[in-house]
Amino acid sequence: MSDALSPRLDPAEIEGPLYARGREEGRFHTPASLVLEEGREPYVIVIPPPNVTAVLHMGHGLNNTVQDVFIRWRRMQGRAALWVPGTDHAGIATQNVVERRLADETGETRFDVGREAFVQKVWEFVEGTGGAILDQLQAIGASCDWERTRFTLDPGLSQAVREVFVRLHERGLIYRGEYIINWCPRCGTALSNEEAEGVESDGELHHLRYPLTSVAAEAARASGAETLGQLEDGRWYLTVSTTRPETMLGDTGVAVHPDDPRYQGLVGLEVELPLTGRTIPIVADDWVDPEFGTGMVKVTPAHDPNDFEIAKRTGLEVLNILTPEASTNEAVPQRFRGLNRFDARKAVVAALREEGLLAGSEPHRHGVPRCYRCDTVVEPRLSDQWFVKMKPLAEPALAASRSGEIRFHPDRWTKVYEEWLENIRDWCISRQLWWGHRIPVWYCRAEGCGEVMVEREDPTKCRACGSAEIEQDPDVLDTWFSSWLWPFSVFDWPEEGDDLRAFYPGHTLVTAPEILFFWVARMVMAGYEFRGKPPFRDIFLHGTVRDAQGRKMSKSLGNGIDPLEVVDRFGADALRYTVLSMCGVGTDIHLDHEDLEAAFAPGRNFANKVWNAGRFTLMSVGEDEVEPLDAVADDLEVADRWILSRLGSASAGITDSLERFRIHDAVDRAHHFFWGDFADWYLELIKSRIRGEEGERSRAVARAVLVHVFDRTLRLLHPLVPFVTEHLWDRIPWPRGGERPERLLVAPWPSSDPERADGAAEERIARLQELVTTTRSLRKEYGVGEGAEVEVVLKGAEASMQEFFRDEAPRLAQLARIGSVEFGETEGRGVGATAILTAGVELFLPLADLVDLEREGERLAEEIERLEAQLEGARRKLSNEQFVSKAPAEVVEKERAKEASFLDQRNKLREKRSRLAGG
RNA sequence: GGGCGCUUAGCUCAGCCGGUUCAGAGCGCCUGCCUUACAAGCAGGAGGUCGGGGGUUCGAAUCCCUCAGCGCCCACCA
Repeated sequence: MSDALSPRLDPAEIEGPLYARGREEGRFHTPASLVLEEGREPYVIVIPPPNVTAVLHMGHGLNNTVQDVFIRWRRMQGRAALWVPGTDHAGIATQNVVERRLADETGETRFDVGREAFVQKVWEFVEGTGGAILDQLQAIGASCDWERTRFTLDPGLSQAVREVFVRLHERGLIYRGEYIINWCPRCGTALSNEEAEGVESDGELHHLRYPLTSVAAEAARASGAETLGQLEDGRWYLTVSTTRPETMLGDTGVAVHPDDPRYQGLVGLEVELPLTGRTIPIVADDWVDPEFGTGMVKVTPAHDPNDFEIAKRTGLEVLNILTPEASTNEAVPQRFRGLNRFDARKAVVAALREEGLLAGSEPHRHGVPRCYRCDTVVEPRLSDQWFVKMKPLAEPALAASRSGEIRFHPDRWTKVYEEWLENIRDWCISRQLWWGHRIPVWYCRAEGCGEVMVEREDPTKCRACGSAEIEQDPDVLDTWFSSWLWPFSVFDWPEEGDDLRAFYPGHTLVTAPEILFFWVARMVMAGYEFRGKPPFRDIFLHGTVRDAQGRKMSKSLGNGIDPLEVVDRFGADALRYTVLSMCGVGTDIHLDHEDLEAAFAPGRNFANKVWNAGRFTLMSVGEDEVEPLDAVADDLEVADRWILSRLGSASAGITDSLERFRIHDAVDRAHHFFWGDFADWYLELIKSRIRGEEGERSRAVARAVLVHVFDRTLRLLHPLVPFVTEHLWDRIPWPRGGERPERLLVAPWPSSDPERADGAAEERIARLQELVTTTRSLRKEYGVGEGAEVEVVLKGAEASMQEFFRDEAPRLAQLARIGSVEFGETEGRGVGATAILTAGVELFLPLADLVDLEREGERLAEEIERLEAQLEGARRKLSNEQFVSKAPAEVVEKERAKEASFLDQRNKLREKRSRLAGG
């Protein structure tokens, strides 16, 4: 120890250099040889790759801190712990950002710039800002293997994407076709079902009247369809309802349920579609719910998925009425053409009203799908797209969770995952974007050929006709089509190299439930499909970081917290500790963005406490040689045996919590052991020994135990607060003869050490603690100054306890300023304060000048009352026949012991009190 | 329409496969301390009929039912 440590931890001073050192020394790098040659057991986490253009926010802070905890812990356990970092090209999101910038800077659109130049611009942008978030992760201590940083558009990963596309196509699981997809008119692309988020909104449900043709009306009346109405001009009509009235311009039919008795006669007849001059047929289809509304539904095959299915079954025409920008096209009557969908809606409603064909409108709350990237209302649209057939992929993924091959933490997500897989729908993977993996499909344009080629390598000519007139599909793939391969594409799959052999399958996935379907489930599917194994065994889903009001943190609300600012002001350890301590099982984390001090002070205080315990340890130990624990084993004192015992259970408890993904539990146990047992008690207990007041040997033993325990404590705390622990650990003197681990980062994780468990020592220290706290409490009660020594008389202490307390006299003096402890009668020692300890020992504090007899009497009375209530409770139980006969014997036994103890304590206090009153 | 989560101290949350003098932690509050590790601290305290109601049980914060409030997810009811 050369440099003196200041009383306050300055994180800024230590964190950067320590991180840099770890990185320079290659501590975060894990080569495959560690597994393949040295036979170390791997432990692998792949990072949920953040959007390449993202900046670090608190959600990342939490997510990556948790991952780092697991990685550091496993690394210390000797595993070949590998954390693969990287970023996602995030197709739509990134393209949007660049498009916006382009608009701001030059007013151009991507079409003005052209595809190639635009993509080039995105690359430039991504290279400029890209990966900034990864640098930011270093500030919170993320010990990723930076040599393995990947990007989902890297050549290697593109290779994987292409291989997967081709393989799935070969298996018949990729197909192209015209279906209704979710279309974002702003982004100009198709979306998957998952990318269209239903947002509850207030809308209107409109009821429209469709007149029957005269032929139909005739037949209808004959069949007695009583829900028909009659217009003023005598025409009969039926009523349909919709929340999107503009789509009626694209209606090609009206459907009823085949078994609906009301409409049996209508099927096959026609109605006049208002505003269009077209007539459309009435068809029967099972999908229609006779209970809903009139039991008749308008059918717009090109703009509604159900209607599309009906049309396929019934042979209705499909009429697209919208442009890609969601404006009405030339398929609609002249006067409605060229309107955006919302204007078209108004116009149609107005026109219908005018013609008396609007039966009414009413407020209607329903889910409106919106683009998850730009929030624009998504339009269901008939479109030619590429899809992945998901059922066959879903089956192994489903079996995996059912068999326990993959496990969710918390477990309740299992059901959510399984239900999604059970109802899985095909995945629309083509996007009409420019930024992403180009679809590896080429079309031959040669006259009369029409060959479609799905290729691993870019072809130069048509495989069928040899023509060079081939064209690649202009679309790119959904971002998630590369993300789902992440757990093996980062290891160079499809190449079967060492990395893949060493590190696949991985172990733990740490992410937020929001992307359970987008990403987690799909990774599992890809894992089975392409590797035959799941990508990880355990899926830890943590909560969302929210503000004090429980709102999600977002840019638009301005309620975010910048982790870098937190690191700056409080330190990375403080940030980590704070979020980890709040990382309850599946609960969200609330942080007040307006009061960072309040939010992060607990973390800062904890790190500072560690710092100061370290200072004390270093100062206590000094420069002299320290003996190894084994060398002092025969001379351990009770406090030593106690703290070693506690250390053992803390190690076991923390390990268990981590294994069970109970992060906050681990933090809690670490906190309790370090702050409560070690700092509050052990350090205080050994102060007199450290000062040499109890002989050289006692000092040597205390120093040895102190160094040992502090070393292990730092190891236990390291995954949580890596910086302060490492800084201190570097300065701990090492016991003579022991081999010092190279770094705390790789120091072996403490075992539970059952041999150190010492019930007797724990019992004794518990007694000592009770004596100390009770004495302190009485002193405080009667205003005995903290400087003043006090005498204590113990009545009824058994011989061994007397001996113990005599031995511990220096400790008692240190902890409660107890000047002397006497044993024996408390009679005749004048006025004082009394308490009964758990073991039935009477504690008497002679305080002649200070104790007010009346007050003492009241205090005792209260105590007696409390004990009587407890006694009463115990007796009530014990006198209950049922309890005694049905409760387990040990529980009854415990209750009896409690009763006896309460009774004993109560009696002693009573006696004391009556004497007090009498004397 | 289904499914899930939450409701415990003034605030944020633990505890919840029933039984440790089970009601806990941090923050806040009150009292006393700048005691040579730490005032970002130490010591002592106040504060909750565990959302309401019902049930199961010898025994319920913990299990079941129900109601209320808050939040989330899924779903093609036009």
